[in-house]
Amino acid sequence: MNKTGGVAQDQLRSIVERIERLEEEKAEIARDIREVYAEAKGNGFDVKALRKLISVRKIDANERKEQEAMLDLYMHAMGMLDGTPLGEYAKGQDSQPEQEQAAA
Amino acid sequence: MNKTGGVAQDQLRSIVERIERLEEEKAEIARDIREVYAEAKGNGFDVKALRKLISVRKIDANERKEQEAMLDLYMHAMGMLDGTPLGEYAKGQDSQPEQEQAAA
Amino acid sequence: MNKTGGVAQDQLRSIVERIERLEEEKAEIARDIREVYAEAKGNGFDVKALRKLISVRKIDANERKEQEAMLDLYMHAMGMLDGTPLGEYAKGQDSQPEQEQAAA
Amino acid sequence: MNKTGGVAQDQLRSIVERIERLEEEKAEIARDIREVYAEAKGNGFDVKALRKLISVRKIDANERKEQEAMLDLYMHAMGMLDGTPLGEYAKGQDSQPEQEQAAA
DNA sequence: AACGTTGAAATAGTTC
DNA sequence: GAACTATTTCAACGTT
Repeated sequence: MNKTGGVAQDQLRSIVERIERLEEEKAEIARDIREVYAEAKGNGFDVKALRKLISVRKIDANERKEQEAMLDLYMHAMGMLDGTPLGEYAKGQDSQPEQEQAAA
Repeated sequence: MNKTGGVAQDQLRSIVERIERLEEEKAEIARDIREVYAEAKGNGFDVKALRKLISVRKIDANERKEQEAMLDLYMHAMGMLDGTPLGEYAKGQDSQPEQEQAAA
Repeated sequence: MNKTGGVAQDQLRSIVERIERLEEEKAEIARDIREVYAEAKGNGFDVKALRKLISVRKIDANERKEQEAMLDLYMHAMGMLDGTPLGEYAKGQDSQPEQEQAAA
Repeated sequence: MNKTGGVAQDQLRSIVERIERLEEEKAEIARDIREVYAEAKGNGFDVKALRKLISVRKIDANERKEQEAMLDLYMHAMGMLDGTPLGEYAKGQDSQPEQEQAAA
């Protein structure tokens, strides 16, 4: 059975208050971030490039394990075949998945 | 146009650090919020409804009225409504509630 | 455990091709849908309300009733509702949507 | 002013019908895709790996120009500095041990 | 069948 | 106000 049968009212209020408080804090921080960007812009920095830089760094940080897990699975998918030149197929389809990515 | 000189390096470093620190804080809070929802769920609350409740509280009464009036209008036009529906709710929403009765 | 022999290669190729073809079709349709919305917007319709209308029509009456009853309950518990709200709508909605068109 | 003042009713119906028709088609295709996966599974393929393979191919296809644009911007961001060893900073910084969720 | 996980869709916010 | 990006929401999937 679901809550708010009567007693749970206080619980609900508590939940709502906590969440709204946290969201308020989050919004403040978002404001702070915007201010930093604005200040940077005032100092002559290219905000768009700055945002990209930050996002690239974030991805670079998170992506490593992602990539590794992905590669594992990818190899696994290839391994579903015996040992045939299927890798060729996967690789040679539309372009070369040979990493030419100039990793930062 | 762009910054020149060694100072720019320090400035950039500072900007990046500040932003990443703030984003880290923001992510923490987001995690906290998710935890509150999870806890609420564990206590039998309907998370989806909870989210909707929070969002309803966030938008102010006027906007809400407009949004619901528009939906109401469209539903009428589609013949999905016979009498009056949401419209009632939207219209009766101006004053602050202090006493409720009847209903479910 | 896994497929063995050259056949697996052809099978995999076939699977991949079929899926990618289907996903391409799906993407096309998604594009079409977006276009319809864009056109509607160009004709003065409120896209957000339109989307909500579509989604309301999609979920069946029972579910809708439950969802709105739950929200109603929470709103009551939070003292956000005085008289009657969405509940009315939900209650008066028993039959399938798709019937009468006159009415109103 | 927004639509559905009276005349627009037919327009609205037309829009809704078109969208719902397209969404129905989309849903059908999604069903087809699921069937292909199910069939593949029946033939001994690892569905999860298969999904990953498909997604990798999709990304590999789309990402090239993305990556290039990104790299441009990244270099641009770096170029905000004269020619200093800031690249070093950006590069040598990525070892931030902030991991959530361990991958399976 | 509930749970968390993941990927896609939608909304909100930002920039030009 | 249109396009792009980021955040948030929602639905599907395997897992237990």
